[in-house]
Amino acid sequence: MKGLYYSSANVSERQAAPPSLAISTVIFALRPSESSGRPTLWLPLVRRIREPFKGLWALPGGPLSHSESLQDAAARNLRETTGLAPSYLEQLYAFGGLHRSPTQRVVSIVYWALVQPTEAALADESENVRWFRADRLGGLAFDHNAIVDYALWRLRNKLAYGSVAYHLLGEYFTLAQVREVYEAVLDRELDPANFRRQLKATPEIEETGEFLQGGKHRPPRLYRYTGRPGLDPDNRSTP
Amino acid sequence: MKGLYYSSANVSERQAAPPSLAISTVIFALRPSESSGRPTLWLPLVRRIREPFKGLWALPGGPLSHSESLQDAAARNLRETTGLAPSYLEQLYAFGGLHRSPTQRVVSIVYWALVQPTEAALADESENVRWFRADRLGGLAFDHNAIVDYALWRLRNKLAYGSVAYHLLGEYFTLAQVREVYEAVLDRELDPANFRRQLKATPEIEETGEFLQGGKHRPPRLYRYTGRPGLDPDNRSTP
DNA sequence: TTAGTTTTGGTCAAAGTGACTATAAGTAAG
DNA sequence: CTTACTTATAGTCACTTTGACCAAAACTAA
Repeated sequence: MKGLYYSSANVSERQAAPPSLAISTVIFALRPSESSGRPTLWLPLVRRIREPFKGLWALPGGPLSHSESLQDAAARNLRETTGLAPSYLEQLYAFGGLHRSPTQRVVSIVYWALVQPTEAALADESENVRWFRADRLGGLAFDHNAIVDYALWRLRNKLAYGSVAYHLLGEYFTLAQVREVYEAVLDRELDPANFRRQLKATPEIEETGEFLQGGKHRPPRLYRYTGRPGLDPDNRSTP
Repeated sequence: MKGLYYSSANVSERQAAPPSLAISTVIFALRPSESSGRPTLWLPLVRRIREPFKGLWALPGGPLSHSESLQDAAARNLRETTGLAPSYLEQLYAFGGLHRSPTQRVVSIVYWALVQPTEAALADESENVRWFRADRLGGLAFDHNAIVDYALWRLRNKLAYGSVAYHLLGEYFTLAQVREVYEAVLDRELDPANFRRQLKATPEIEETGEFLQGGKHRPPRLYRYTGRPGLDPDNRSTP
């Protein structure tokens, strides 16, 4: 793992140097809670190995390389820290407050990503990379707590719009699994019958002939999501 | 008007130099159409006075000064090009494609703003600053056409959410004026009675005792908007 | 066979929406 | 002064959506 933020060689040399530019990524995945066993939101953090905030946990990130787009840099963050490929990746916000870092002026363009649980299960973890429950983070480095809060807010909003929950699941899923995603993200219980009625009314959810076997009760039908991701400027040309 | 984009002294000297960082702003205001007289969306552009794209029109923008936040820089853009203060200012997106500028790698953090018509009427205009109808822009410099398109898309979306139309109007307004804003932005006609019913159901719109005098017909009641702006990361701490 | 659990389909009332009609209140023309 | 015209405002009605709830279907485990 390389240094998190680009540090220009000699800050004192050029007072009027432009703010340095970094890319960070908030990566969400679903994992079963240790206590209840129900799916909950987790995200990977990396430990700071240098000042400032040495030893604290922070979002994966790094400088923007000269030859990669913003989204490519975010995908590289993801791959380098967790070894995973995202099923969803979207720009979150550019954070540019004056005092985000005590040592230098840093503008961070932050992305947020969703990864599917099959992948998330075999994600890299090490001394300096660890997954945390999204609702039980400690105090993070920089303004990263506020960034995660905003990413959670955005996730909740996008969920209501309706195109994003499926990227936290595998290719095939039951309607009850989708409901569990909603319940985990929104943190409230939903009526199974009503929730199912709404999903069945959305044309992007396609009924398959398969059923999930091996459960303890009536085998639920498996569905598939056929909608395409959003309409970001970055994703607009992909039809 | 200073140069639009920060140009590092010697690009060839440092191939690995970080991409330069610029702030641009899409500024919307309502002006009566010359033809129909009904309000339409306009925005100010500045003429490029140097290469690349010399002579073409572009969004107001400039480098990010070391001592100002992103939002401050956007507000300064606005003040310097039009002399106006925004009634609404929000981050739009960070554009970082590799080939946005033919001469150097530029990452632009773009804001969008709304100004009230009373102010917009006395906006500065000059040889190098001119207002254009948002639906009749020519070919702009860089990727600025795509940026304006995305800003329009965002404006239309925020309109539906319901907190943003009033920032295009003065402090007092009639419900028909709000409807005209919606019709101008969404580009379709709305039923006056139904539209009025919905507005009267939103608690942020407060009925005043005043009426708009001087019209040709029955004087409409004036209303006032009492809601607070959004929940951007930048605006979150302001209660 | 029976109890227990989840899936799945349905009802019902309340709330919201779109199309439309009607009245109120002003100006402008004769 | 009266009438035509225009906009503001209120209300109706059918249709859809939503939340709360009930019940049958289909499987496992005892």
